[in-house]
Amino acid sequence: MFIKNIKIKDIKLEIGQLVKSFRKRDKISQEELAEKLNLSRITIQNLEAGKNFTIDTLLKVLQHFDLLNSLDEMLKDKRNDNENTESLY
Amino acid sequence: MFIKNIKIKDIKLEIGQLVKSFRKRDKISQEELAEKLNLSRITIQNLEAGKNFTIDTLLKVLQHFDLLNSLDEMLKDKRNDNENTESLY
DNA sequence: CATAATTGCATAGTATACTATACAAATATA
DNA sequence: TATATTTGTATAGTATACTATGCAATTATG
Repeated sequence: MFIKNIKIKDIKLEIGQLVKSFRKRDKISQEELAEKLNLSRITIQNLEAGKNFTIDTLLKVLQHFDLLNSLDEMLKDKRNDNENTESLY
Repeated sequence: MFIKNIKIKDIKLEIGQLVKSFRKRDKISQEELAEKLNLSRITIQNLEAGKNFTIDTLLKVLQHFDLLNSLDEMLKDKRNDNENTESLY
C-alpha cells in the first residue's frame, strides 16, 4: 500500500540495534563478541553505532547469531521473484 | 528442520547474483548502474562477483532496486523476535 | 561475419575500514 | 557508595575497499 521512504542511514542504525539486541541476549560484551569473530572491539562498536562497515564484518556477526539462513532465503526468494515475473508481457 | 551450513562466501555470491538479476531485468550495464549510484564500475563488478564490499555500496544498490523495505522489515522482525522471547524461562 | 558494447581482470593511486591504544563517561556489581 | 566492567570516542598506523585507466575476452547487434 504505502511505500516507506527508508534511508540508508536508517538501515545501518537498524542493523546496529539488531546486533546489539542479540549480543545483549547472550550477555556478552562488545569485546567478547569481537574476540570470537576475530575483529576489534572498535569494529563492533562502529557497526552497532550505524557507521559504515564491510559485508564481511556484517556476515561474520550474523553467522554468529545464526541469522545467515534467513538472509540467504530472503535473497533467493527475491531473485526467484525477479526471474519469474520479468517476461509476462 | 535441517540447519544449512551456509558460508559467508556463499552469501556474497548470492548477493552478487541477485544484483545481476535485477540489473539484467532493467537492461542496464554495470557502467550505467554505477553512474546512477555514483560508484565505479569496478565496485559493481566486485559486488556481483562476490568480493568484499561495504554496506553503503550494498544498500545503495538495494535502494535502487527497491529492496530496502523488505530488508528493513526482516531486520525489525528479527529484533522483535529476539526481544520478545528472551525471558520466557 | 563484422563491429560495437559489455564484461572480466590487472595495475596503481586514493579514500576509508579496520586495528591498537588510551582515557573519560556510563553501567553494572559488591 | 565504592569499585569493576563496559562503552563511547579520539588518535595514529595498517589493510583494503574504491577509483581510474587500459586491454583482452566475451556477448550483443547490424
